[in-house]
Amino acid sequence: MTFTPTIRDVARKAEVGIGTVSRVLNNSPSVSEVTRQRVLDVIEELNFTPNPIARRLSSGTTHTVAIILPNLTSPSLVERLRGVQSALADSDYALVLYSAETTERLEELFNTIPNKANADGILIVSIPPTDEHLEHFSKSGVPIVLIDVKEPQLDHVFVDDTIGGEIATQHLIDLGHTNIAFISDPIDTLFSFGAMKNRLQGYKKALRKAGIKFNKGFHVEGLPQAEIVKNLTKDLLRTPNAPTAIFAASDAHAIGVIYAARELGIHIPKELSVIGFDDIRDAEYLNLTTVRQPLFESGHDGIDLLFSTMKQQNGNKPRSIKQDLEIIRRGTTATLQ
Amino acid sequence: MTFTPTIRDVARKAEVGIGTVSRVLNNSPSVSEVTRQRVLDVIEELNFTPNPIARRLSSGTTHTVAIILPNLTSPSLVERLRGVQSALADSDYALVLYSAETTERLEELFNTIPNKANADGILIVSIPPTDEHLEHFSKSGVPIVLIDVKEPQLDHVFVDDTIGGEIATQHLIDLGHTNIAFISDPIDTLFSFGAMKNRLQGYKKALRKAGIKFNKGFHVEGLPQAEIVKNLTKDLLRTPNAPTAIFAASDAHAIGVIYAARELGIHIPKELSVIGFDDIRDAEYLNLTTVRQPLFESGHDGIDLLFSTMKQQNGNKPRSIKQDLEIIRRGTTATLQ
DNA sequence: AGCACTTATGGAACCGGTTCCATAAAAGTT
DNA sequence: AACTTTTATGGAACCGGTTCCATAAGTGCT
Repeated sequence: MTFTPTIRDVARKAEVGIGTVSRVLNNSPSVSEVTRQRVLDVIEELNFTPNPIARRLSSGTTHTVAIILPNLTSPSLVERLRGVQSALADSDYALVLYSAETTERLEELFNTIPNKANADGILIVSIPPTDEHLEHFSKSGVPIVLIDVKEPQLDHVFVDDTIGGEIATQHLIDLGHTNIAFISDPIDTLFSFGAMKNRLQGYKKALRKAGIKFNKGFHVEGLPQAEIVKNLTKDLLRTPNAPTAIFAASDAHAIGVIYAARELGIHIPKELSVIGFDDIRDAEYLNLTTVRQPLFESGHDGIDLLFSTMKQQNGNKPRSIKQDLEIIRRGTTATLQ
Repeated sequence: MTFTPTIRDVARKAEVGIGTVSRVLNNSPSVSEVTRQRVLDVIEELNFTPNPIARRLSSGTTHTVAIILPNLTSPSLVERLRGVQSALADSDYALVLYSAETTERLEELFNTIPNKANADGILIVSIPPTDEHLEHFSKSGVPIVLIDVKEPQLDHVFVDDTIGGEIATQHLIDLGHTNIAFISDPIDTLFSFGAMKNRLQGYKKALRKAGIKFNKGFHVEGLPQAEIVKNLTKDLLRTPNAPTAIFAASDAHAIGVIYAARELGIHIPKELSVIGFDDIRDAEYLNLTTVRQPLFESGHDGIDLLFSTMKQQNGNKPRSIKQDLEIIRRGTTATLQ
């Protein structure tokens, strides 16, 4: 239907060899100015664009980065994806997106994507690989960077979630609170990632340091959907001796908490302090106090790490980038009345 | 470093021809059961996986769908992307993601991506192509589907934004409002897409029908970022004879409006009614009345349209899917006191 | 038995680039 | 002038699949 010229057509018309055309395409210095111009003219005339697939096959490089993330629902994941996308826009690498909504799909992706023929590099976000996966990854020979996972065997970008949990809780303690609840993702399910567990550890650690006894009933687990969290929080706030402060393990959880309080007519921050985690976009206009982690930047850093590994041929020892956490004080936390 | 077997290695080891191996790989019926099993055994033994790039080159198909969207910031775009991603997860097509944050980048993408060698099909979301683009698209011979753009020359999925604007405004009129403002993206910039313009038309139409004069000062333009819209809205609400109802052209705009009202101590919906557009995730927990458009579904429908076009070799006439709009009454609109 | 028709199979040619080796022409050296 | 070195260039071989044509073996029919 449409005629697509090849490098051979260009060569014929410009009366040069195919090697010369290829050299012009790749800016090889060993082409005379006259020839180069002639070839360029023909390329222009035929409206020729090199077939990327043929290029990939012969050069053995895909010019592609794959990213695997658990879903596109969580704002924090989307924010990381934005960072990756933005870092990649300057390069001429394409981004192939895979979302692993189920365990089976994840298994499938982990088994098929890491393959030199598929991508030159892979980013895996917020999914801790098993030892089996790690072995397979290493066999594949494809550079892989983990984001939001601390795994010493691979390059990774991470934050210290234990400290994050600790400073969040400490912030509430500093405000005079002692009845502090913690709402997080279900911990200890297959899909749950270490971050939640570590934030819980930090929470417990801060309590311990302050001499506050950990109250099992004050740890509530549920997926970060407003409706779910809202109901869990309502139950929690209706108990006698309800908490005066809540540490939400993500801003998404915090949103549910805020709406629960609103529906119960409980004033934030006068009657209830709430601190979140992430500092997603919504946090700002919700005026939510939170522990900020650099989401967008994590995408950038991941690409940096990946590219630097892709450039050096042989695998050096894994590197890691630790990102800083910071409390952003806004309007949802206040001293205990 | 890592030995990657090819189809020829498999052929040698199984003592068959390469053609036979290829036939086994592609489930061709004309391979005897004995041979098939022998080949499969060797494939297993060598841990052979066919190189997708080689396959693409020789078969002339990329097994890839590209999606081009204006950004990953807008929740409605992300929701559409989710729909696409989900529809694609069942197929064995990979999704390549391009975000066109600037006009130059968009131009670059529109010129390079539509190429048979790049993708078997392309989805373009919320970006109206120019006539030049359309011509180039058609020359490329790649099936293209537009989402959220009404363009008769191409397959597309769309909603009637004029009607959307009309029913939103009518809803406010029905509640007794006559001082109704409209907040939207800047209209008539290069990047703005027709949707906003049409919602404005619908807004005007509803006013006209109700015999309300269009007040230029009541049409406010700004990008849908909470901070920007908040300030614009504050200015608007401080004017004498301020509106008693606001039609926000997107839920993202509506969020800014809600926060402006909150800061000014204006009660929603008692003193101010607000209706949004889109029904993004946040709308539910903000209890925002809005015009729902099927965002996630638009991604699904786009893929359906694309696949059906990809299957039939020759371009029939462009088809379109019109999605329905629906008012979701929640808590931010009420009768005029 | 002889002939036509299936059924399996091998492998060359091909997809459209890149790379590398061979070679011709130009420039530099003594 | 003879020889070495450098610079440009052509094109075969290659990347790893798919496709198609040729051919061998098997089956059925008269």
